Amino acid sequence: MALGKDYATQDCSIARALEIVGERWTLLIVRDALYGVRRYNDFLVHLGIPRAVLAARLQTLTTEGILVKHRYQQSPPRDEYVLTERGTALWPTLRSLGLWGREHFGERKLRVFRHAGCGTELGAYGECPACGTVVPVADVEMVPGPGVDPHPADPVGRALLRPKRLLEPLEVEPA
Amino acid sequence: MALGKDYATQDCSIARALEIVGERWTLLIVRDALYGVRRYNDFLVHLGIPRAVLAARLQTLTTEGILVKHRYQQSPPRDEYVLTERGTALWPTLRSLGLWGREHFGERKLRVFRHAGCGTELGAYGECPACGTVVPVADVEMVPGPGVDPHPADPVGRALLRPKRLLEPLEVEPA
DNA sequence: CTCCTTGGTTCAGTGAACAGACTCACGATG
DNA sequence: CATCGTGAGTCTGTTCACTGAACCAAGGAG
Repeated sequence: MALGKDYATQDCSIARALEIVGERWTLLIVRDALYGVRRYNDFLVHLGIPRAVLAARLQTLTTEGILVKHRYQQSPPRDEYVLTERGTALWPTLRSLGLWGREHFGERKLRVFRHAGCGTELGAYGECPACGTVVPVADVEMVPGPGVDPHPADPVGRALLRPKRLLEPLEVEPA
Repeated sequence: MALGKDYATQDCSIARALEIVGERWTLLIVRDALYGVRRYNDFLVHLGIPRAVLAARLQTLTTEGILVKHRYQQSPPRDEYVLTERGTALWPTLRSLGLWGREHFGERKLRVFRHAGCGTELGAYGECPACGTVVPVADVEMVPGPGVDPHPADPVGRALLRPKRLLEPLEVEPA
């Protein structure tokens, strides 16, 4: 959000958190990272974010320890941005935010999250109603819901139509 | 966040939610409302937010059905802003965001949330570990934690030092 | 050598946030 | 009656961040 300066006076964990992930686009980048997006260009086309802002956000998220930059190819040098444990810890927040958005403002169910292996749809707090346990992020399977656009314009959106686990790297076919 | 325009292309409940509560200050206003703050001036002194921004946010939150403006006194006319059910439904999100902030960036525990009557501290998902149920927002008791500033500069901060239930109107002593 | 891809940086324009002064309605005070 | 104080805003000039478009660099591909 613009600047975090003023929140510093707040003496509150929520304000502290918002200083870091409260800026525009930041939580959407974390969401995409949870969905398996890792590369600069994939964030770019999927979010439609200005390049300068994306570069700034990736920089901030990296210095805050939410993403790590990892070179996955030497020549030409290519880096990918991967969530740390601190980053994946935002899953419950994003989950409840998304649930709130759909319940109160969205008509259609766009994505369904299930307990991989068990197949049961997750409850409101990310728990598996069948197993009675909180499902680790890596064991959450994401499948498209009935309301999703079946033909997204961007290749990242198309890649996300295939069922996959959270955090698992996304395979984007070249245009 | 600046404008919600661009998020509209996102086809995602999280983006939808952020269009509404993702702007700077908005979630802090909702947090204060959960804590029992209801009046324009109390939001103002507690948040240190520019007056024009506060007026704009209250307006937005009201038209989005998250707050309702309620006249509690005819002469002089005085209104208060009270959370709707849609607003209180943001509690799990704020709870997990605050937990994330404290675990990863805050050293001290500033506020403790307990199941009123039972006295047990809430778990990560707002449930009562003793009773095994999710605690309704109105049954959450907030008490100051060990790390809180014992002498806040503003009267609202001082009023929040007294244990109270969420949503219960805050009694601010006049300066 | 020239073009293309990836991952950026730079730049000017615009809109939002900021601090502080001003307004307005009403009640209380002298 | 004139003045002061308070709650709830609006107005104004400045600063700052977001935006879109252009530019840059390193390493293949043809």
